Amino acid sequence: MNQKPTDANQADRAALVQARDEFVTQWGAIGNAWGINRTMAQIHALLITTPVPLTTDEIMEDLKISRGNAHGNLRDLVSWGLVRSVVRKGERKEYFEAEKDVWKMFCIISRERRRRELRPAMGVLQECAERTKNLKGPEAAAFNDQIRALSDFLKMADDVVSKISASQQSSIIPWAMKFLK
Amino acid sequence: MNQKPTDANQADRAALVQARDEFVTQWGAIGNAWGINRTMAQIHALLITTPVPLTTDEIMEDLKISRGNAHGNLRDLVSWGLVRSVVRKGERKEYFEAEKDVWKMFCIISRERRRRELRPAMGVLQECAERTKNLKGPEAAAFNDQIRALSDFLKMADDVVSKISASQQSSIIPWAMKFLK
DNA sequence: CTTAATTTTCAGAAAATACTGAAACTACAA
DNA sequence: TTGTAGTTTCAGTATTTTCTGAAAATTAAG
Repeated sequence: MNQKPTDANQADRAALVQARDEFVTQWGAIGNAWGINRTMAQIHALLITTPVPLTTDEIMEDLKISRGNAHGNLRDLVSWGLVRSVVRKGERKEYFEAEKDVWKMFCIISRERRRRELRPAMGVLQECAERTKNLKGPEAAAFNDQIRALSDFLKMADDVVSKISASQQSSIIPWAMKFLK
Repeated sequence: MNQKPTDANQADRAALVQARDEFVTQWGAIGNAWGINRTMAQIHALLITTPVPLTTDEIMEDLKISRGNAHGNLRDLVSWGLVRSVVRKGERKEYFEAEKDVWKMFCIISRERRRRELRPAMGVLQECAERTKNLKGPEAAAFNDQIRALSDFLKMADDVVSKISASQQSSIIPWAMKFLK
């Protein structure tokens, strides 16, 4: 007479698979809108919602993508630090698992984006400010001021994000919120 | 005998044009790395470092781009609220000028990105959490927890950015920094 | 209404990006 | 050494995004 619960469990398992699929698809679309490779976002979504590490082949099958595609995007995720490869003893296959802690994810992503995107931008501004700081005339002064304002802003943003990520406890943010009216 | 200063001024003007050009080019590349259309970033860079409003034709000439390209990207910038079109009385041509205040730029960009990128993502998570909240089994529970954690995080981020942008004085940030160690 | 200036649209071209699939490579075990 | 399971690379292809240029639409003025 345990037919009912079993049925329910199977129905639930099917519903879960479907929900995960939906999440993976939607997250891919969102990642895309955020300027992130769709497949990379999908693999990430899959890994953060799967209880066990997966192999390249499992990911290929689940997302219906080629080996090269899966491989490359997994490498990128690893290089971001969002995914680790794990090797089980006695097995030759490589498994992949994602960092699931949301706060840690935030720290990783902000550190990497600072390094890959903010820093280069700051460098460009620095260079432009340098090149124009001794030029005469009001236009040159205005240009220099504008560049400097941008530069200062990015520097501050970099600093803020850096400090937030560095503060180990995610609880700092909710706390700081009180001060922001 | 005012030859010297004039020469110097002309040299400076040339250097300024060159510096602005460099800035526009580099900013285009950076925007591109950030997932922003290169031309759009270039037009924006040009407008925030030019003392007077420019016409579509001037932008086309400066950046060596087609009318359609200039037009479309200007419309996009206007729809973001980063650029305004101004009409001079007696003239039929449309001029464009950018918001130059860095703090206001930040507010505009974060408001728009929240609206265009954060909200949709939050909607997807909401939906996924809803669909799985009543499913039985540890896997379903784990999935639901993970989605919920993501959802809560985005909600908080949305809130933080919203409050920061709302606080009119940019001075709040430097002040708040003190508390972040 | 007609003309001329200006803006908008859009089909097709070009460029950039992402993906596939198969071959080459690597590492381990027999 | 040879065979095998698995990983990596990459040339060619497909897809998506961006851009051009010219025609169509709009607007203001005569």
